[in-house]
Amino acid sequence: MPAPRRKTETVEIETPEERQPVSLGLLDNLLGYRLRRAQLSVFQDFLVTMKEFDLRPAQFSVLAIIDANPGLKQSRVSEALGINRANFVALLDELEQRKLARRAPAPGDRRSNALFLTAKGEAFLKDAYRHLVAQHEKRVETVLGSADKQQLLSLLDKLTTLA
Amino acid sequence: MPAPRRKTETVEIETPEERQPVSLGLLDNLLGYRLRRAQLSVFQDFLVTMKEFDLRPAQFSVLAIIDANPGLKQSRVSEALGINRANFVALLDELEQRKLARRAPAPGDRRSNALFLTAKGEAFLKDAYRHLVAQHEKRVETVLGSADKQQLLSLLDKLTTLA
DNA sequence: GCAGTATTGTTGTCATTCATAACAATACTT
DNA sequence: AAGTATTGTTATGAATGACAACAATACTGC
Repeated sequence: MPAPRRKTETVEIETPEERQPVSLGLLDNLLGYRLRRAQLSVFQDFLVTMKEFDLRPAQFSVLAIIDANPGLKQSRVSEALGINRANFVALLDELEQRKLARRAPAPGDRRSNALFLTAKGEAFLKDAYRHLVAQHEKRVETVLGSADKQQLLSLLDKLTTLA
Repeated sequence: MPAPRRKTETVEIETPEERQPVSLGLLDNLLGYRLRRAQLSVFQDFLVTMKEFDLRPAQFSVLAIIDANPGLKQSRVSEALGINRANFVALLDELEQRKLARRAPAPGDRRSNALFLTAKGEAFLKDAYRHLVAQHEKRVETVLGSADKQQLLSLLDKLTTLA
């Protein structure tokens, strides 16, 4: 009698196609691949957490930059985030329509817009961030531990200097 | 006399708009943001390195998975990479047109394709990987150090279990 | 063996993201 | 004043990703 594969006596029917784990092969040692998978997981969790705020990562980042640098010119904000200025327009349009941010004339340069959060935008960002920390970052720290998170952040920064 | 900012006596004209560093604000503590920036940098470097091979990250990953799991069914390959099967078709079509991979009838299931690399595909992948390690991964290890890279890989794996 | 259901590869379609070119208004340089 | 650069914007196209539908095939329960 062959040794049963499970604890119980009843024979569980194995899926006919042995679902053997797929080997990653060369990918296993490629940092970029592992980095991408991790990033997708984190963004996915971010999305779920921010669903009730209807806020995507890029939108959050714009609000955060404006909040930390009020009056910064539109081109500087997009540049800081690595978003090209053409694509930044629609992004900002939506935030303005939602009354979270506003374009103001930039003092001394009539080409430029100085960006600010509205009062609503500031409150909204604060709420979103609180919720993010309470849920999303909390989950991150659950799997990582807080010392590891700091370690990870520092390693990631070194990579960002690559390109 | 104010202390000169540069070594030379000649006063370099500062850009009139003080290019003060932009504060990241709330983003500074958000893992997802830092992760994304790092991932973009690494992918950018990957792209440059693989330009002469005309190979994008997704294409490389498909070749690597097939190489490590020859005969694996098409749906398993796309599933392993998190690419939905509809979008996987065109991706594989191109690799097949370039004679790097091929679809074969799967034994015992006339619906499925079993995927293999061609001899050309195997040689191509080996070359691409060699080049990648010599240039791309070398640069990565230059900024990271090899112990840090292993540490980073392990931290990233923990994150991937998030979603 | 048969009826209903699930899976596989594929096509088509749509939304999102990203890069590029062009343009008008304005600023800067000389 | 003339030429050049920058800013915000529009338009456009490539690449990516998600979804529904379909035909062929496989599986399940009876």
